[in-house]
Amino acid sequence: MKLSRKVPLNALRVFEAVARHRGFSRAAEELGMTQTAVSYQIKLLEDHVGEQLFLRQPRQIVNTETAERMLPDVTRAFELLNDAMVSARQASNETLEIHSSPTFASHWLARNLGSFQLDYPSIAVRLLRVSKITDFNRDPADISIRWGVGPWPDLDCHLLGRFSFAPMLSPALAETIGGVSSPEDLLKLPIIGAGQGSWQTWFATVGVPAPDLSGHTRHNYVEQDLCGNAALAGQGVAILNHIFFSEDLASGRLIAPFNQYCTDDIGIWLVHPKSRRNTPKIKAFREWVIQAVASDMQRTEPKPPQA
Amino acid sequence: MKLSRKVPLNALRVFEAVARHRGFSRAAEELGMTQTAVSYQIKLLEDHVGEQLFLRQPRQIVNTETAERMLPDVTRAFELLNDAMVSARQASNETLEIHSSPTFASHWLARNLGSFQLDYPSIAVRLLRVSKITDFNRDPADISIRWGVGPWPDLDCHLLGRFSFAPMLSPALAETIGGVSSPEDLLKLPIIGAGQGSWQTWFATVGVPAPDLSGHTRHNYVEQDLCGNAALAGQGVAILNHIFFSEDLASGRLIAPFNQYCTDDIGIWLVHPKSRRNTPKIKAFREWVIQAVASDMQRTEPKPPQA
DNA sequence: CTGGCGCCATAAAGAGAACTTATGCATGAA
DNA sequence: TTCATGCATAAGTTCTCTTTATGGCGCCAG
Repeated sequence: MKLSRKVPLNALRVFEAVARHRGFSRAAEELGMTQTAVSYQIKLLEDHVGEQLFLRQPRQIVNTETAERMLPDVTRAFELLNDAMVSARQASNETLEIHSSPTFASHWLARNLGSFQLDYPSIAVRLLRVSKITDFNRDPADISIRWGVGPWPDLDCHLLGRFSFAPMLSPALAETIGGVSSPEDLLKLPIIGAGQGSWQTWFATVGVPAPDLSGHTRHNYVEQDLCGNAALAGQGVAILNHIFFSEDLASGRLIAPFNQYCTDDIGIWLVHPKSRRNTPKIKAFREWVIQAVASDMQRTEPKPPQA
Repeated sequence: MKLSRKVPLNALRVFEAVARHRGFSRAAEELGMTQTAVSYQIKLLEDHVGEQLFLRQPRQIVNTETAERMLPDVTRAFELLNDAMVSARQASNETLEIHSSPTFASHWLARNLGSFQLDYPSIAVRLLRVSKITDFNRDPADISIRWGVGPWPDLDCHLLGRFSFAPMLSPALAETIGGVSSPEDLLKLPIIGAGQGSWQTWFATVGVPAPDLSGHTRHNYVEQDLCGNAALAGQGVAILNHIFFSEDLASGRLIAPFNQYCTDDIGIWLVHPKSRRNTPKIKAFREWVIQAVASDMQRTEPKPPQA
């Protein structure tokens, strides 16, 4: 059954305009439709009500008693609906909820988000560190930032970058074994996040046969920022992205004993539901972050080693 | 405050039901549509708002903040619209505005309307005596009762009856000429409403050659009830419908010296706009009056003379 | 852990409401 | 009278909305 069979909403909207303008043609102009369509809708409503609503007099129409009685409520109702829509639409541009991988949140967004907020002062950002992959059907997120190899189906996916990584550790820890000069030296130290494929990738890149890291189970964090914290605390050597720890390297809190950086097929992606591609706040953030990460990479990313 | 014609009203109604039921399928059932249609409308609304309104979780949906913010206003708005429709529809059954020929109003409705109101106590009748023919485009009438020969185009027309008429006068006036025994005697008296065709019709019926009534311009009323009043006042002889003056005849205030009644092609009609044929109050009155007039005629109408 | 069930999404197709174009008619003004 | 204004009607078109059909996902019971 047609929804408008019960209460003809569109007809009521037309009615409201006609009653205000005292004329079909004028109402039609406001509503952006033809006079004919207005006539049709009014007749429809009159049939529903069972009562004439307007007396058609030359030059203008006159509201009947019934129309006058209905008008205040109808006007008020459409004001409410309008308000609800407007405020919702505004709210939708006001708060941006980002569910980000903890590492990216702590080591990149935390440092760079300020510039986005300066560019878009009207958008309030709510930033959540999430480890579980965001399901837009369950979480009220606008945007998710996640690690992964490739685009996910049914989502708009934008690759922010595949970042260089290399082993890093605290200078103090390096001293305990008299400094680190060869990749094999690392094996004398606790390996943080030993289960990560990047360790194998890195050793392969520097020409060391795949070492057995199965003994290094002590600090097997999944999240890179935890690995980073452990490394900073001198608990071992971790394989970290340069871009996320560039400040720690610059300040000397961490060192990367080998200038041998490499990448793999895991990248950081920005994803959001396809349908919301053009929502202003989403579009604004997407364009900003893609540009900002690219420019950060260009500035700080080390050259990958020659194969 | 102009309401953009892009506000998706039907979607908002669906939204309201979904938010209340916390489920598309349940809302669909209430609205009498399929779950698919609900899904479609919600997506439509979400696109307009630019914001997810419901989180789809297994077994139920959850309103987002945006939805919660919109809900009170939307609910209230639809209450108002509903109220406006209901009260208008009720009002339309509450008051019946009848624009009637003065004669019928005074000499028939005034006597018989009580029985209609007993039958339909919820309908308040507003009865207006109007001489000018009712134009439903200009007057807020529900029903018009008028004299005429035949159906009018574009209107629902119901013939109530073609009534017998004959000359009538007050007994006192008759005495002034020693009683009225032949049709020609009437010409000694002032003729009321001499311009009416019924006089010619009646004289023809009783076999009197069409008399020249052009001298009788004193009481040339158009409305029969005025003619009747003049006749009651003894100002002359009028040609009147039996049905409208049966009580005056019965009480002796008027006499019809000849039992020669006749009719012509002019009748009393009940008319109303075609589109409102089935409006309850109109239907009720129409059926009542047709029946009531018919039964009154059967009871009181004199037999027309043999030609 | 497997199959049934509840609930929502998507695709395709169809119905029918709503809109437009074209035209006519009535009224009041120039 | 003629023109301009404003609404009604008819016919044809557009496109929103709906339904039917199908599939996925998560929960629960056996």
